[in-house]
Amino acid sequence: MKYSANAIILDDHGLFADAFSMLLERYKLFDLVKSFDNKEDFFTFLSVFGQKNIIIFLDYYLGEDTGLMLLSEIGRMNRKAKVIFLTSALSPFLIQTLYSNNPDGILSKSCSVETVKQCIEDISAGKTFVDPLFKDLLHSNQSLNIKFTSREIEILNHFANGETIAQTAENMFLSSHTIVAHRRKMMAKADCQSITQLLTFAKQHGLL
Amino acid sequence: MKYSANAIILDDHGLFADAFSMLLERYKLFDLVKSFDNKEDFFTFLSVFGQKNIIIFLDYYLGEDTGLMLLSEIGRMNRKAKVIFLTSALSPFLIQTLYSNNPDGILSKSCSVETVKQCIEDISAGKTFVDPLFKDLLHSNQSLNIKFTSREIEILNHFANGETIAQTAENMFLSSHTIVAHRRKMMAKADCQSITQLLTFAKQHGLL
DNA sequence: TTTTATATAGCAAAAATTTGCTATTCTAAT
DNA sequence: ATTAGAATAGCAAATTTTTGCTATATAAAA
Repeated sequence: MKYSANAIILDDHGLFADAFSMLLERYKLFDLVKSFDNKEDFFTFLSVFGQKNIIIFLDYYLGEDTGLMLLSEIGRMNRKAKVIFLTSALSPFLIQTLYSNNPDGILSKSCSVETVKQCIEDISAGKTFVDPLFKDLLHSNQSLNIKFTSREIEILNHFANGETIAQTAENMFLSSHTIVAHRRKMMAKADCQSITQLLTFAKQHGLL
Repeated sequence: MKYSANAIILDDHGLFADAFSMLLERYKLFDLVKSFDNKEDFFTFLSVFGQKNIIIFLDYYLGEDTGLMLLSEIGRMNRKAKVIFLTSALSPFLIQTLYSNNPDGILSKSCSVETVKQCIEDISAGKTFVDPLFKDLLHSNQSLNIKFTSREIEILNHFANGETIAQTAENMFLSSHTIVAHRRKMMAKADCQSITQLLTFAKQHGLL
């Protein structure tokens, strides 16, 4: 089935962009398929292309930028453009964040070709699409209950830079007991038994 | 031009694996192209396939594992297998580490189709191939004069998953002394005073 | 206004890490 | 054949982290 729309892919991994565009072409899902590995060329094309029907496959991690940062500018350029986020991360925090910004679709890079087809079909019909892989994450009760305070995040960053408790205390002009207290609070919230686990947790949830 | 060899792709992003295998097929570069998104299926296939000519496209980031960690096992299974690392990171240290573990090729995921072809051609002729994008990095003065072994990387991954020394020792069926030794070796190489620093170092240099 | 959450600080014991040593086995390279 | 590097393992001491407690001041929220 072919949809009377055009597809644009933006992914900083040129090889993925090329390969994925080949896949879309192979299944004849669009009138036109264009791929870009940098936002400059992407936006140039978008501005020239005008107000046509477009489905944009937008990678989340784009080196310097994130796909999320480009969403509003895309909207300004083409009111009718549909945007599908592509990401490989399975973090509830990230998915929740993406979801709350109301894209037309969210696809995992680990998804099957069938899922891609379903996604395109749904979006062409005016619906939104969330990869089944992500649906569980969105409705998981674990995803929302935790939040860190700004002070905690600040201290977390010192640890991420390799500082010990004593060093962080010195650098922040605080007692090491205070650092220990904050650290233990975060570890309790995130259910971690070590600073190593906490840092991994933070990285996985996009906090670092 | 078709090479009398078979290609296997291992990438935890199934979509990339599928798309890339389609690209290889499209250009008729191999007799057979197989793609996998998990190491279990990959190794099962490899063991059944026997001692034939194989070129393996191996993603570095594989979720739980890294491609580097699988290198020795691949060698045990098929002496004749050629391995090409695929990575998107531009970290000199990562490339240096990959290079020092003697793969047959290193390709950037941002490379062009032409580069892929050139790589396959060189490797089929018994040469090794390094993506031009990476050659500069290897000879750049900013590249560190250190490298991690595949065993070290494996152990590093356990720490990144939040395991303690004792837990890693148990999971790897090793003495905790051995883990401590590897850990200390990495910390010495990377000039780190704690596992936190080491993990940060590893992340900054694209190893994790 | 009372409660709740946050930031701060402390003590002491238990657990884990880090460091300074040595040493054996195996493999790859010269 | 020898050397060099890598993986393995050990001990002991010094240091750091983690945990189980308590406690106060302040700010925000109900």
